[in-house]
Amino acid sequence: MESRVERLCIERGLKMTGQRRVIARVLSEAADHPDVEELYRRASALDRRISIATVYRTVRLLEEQGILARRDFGGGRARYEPSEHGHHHHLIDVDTGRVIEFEDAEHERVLQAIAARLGFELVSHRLELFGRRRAARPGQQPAKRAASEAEPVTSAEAAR
Amino acid sequence: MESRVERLCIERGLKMTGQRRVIARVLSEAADHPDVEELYRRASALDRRISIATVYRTVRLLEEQGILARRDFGGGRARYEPSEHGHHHHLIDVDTGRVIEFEDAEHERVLQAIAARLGFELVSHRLELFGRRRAARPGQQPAKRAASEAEPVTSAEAAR
DNA sequence: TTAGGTGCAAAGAGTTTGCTCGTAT
DNA sequence: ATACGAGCAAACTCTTTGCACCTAA
Repeated sequence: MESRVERLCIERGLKMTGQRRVIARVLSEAADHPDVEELYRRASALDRRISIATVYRTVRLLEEQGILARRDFGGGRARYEPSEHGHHHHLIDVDTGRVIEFEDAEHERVLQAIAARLGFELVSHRLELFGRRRAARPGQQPAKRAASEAEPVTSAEAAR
Repeated sequence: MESRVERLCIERGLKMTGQRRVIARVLSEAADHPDVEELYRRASALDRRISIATVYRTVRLLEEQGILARRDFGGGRARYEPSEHGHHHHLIDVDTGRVIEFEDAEHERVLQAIAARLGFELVSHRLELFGRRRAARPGQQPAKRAASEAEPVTSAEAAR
């Protein structure tokens, strides 16, 4: 079966190698925002003969083709998500590193207005919120870092 | 003469070496958002015996002290600006690379609301607009200053 | 005097690339 | 058959660090 991303590659006439197919599948199945190393890990699990250089080359290619969107949540590494995923922004939980997506029409309107006020036409924008889960009632512990596939963004910063 | 940033360093009890004084001065006089290499260039022009390692160490120190704010406008390099500069965001002119600063109270409010809606307390956020200067066509009134009491705190910067 | 800063070069982390071999079309 | 992709390691860019020496307080 053909993954969503693979289909897009074929539509654009890209040569589909075994490696590319695997990476396309990993991307199609990703519900998060993996970085290259994570993609490499997942792809390797499916097919050992994939090098990280190929992952780098593939994400770059897919980004150029508009199939993938590169994100930068700080921490120095680029992270990716399929771009037909729709317009949205990210809220990063500063305690767990988990990323929550959202969109907000009013916010978009405000940005348009701001750009206009400054004499510009808005081409694109980037918005990231960093937040902490609101401490609900006492007795409730701040969410543990779910064993889900939330990404370990935090562990990256050894800080100092 | 004591530069603004130097004064802040002294207030925090930092040892003021010659190099640090020069870097503090360069930062105080910067009206833009220089990266480390640019800071190094400017500092070297004032005093040749400064190494880029010292610039890196100094900006990190000042950032930890809350004196400097690190920005990431993409492109892989960190850029800096004094942090008592006030809360504001950046609009990057996609044609020239110039950075314009602005702030907007309504926008802040909207962000608070979004975070709250998702069950989070807003810790910080990052917003960058990418825009293109509007061809000012005579006769056409660019949308009246929508919600614009917060006067455009514009201040340009040299393109890269 | 001495805790801490500096220069230099080497090390790291993330990403790209030259070269040779392999394979989808 | 051949144009393009893959693997590997070296190269690159930005940033940090180990070490011997220096200096502000």
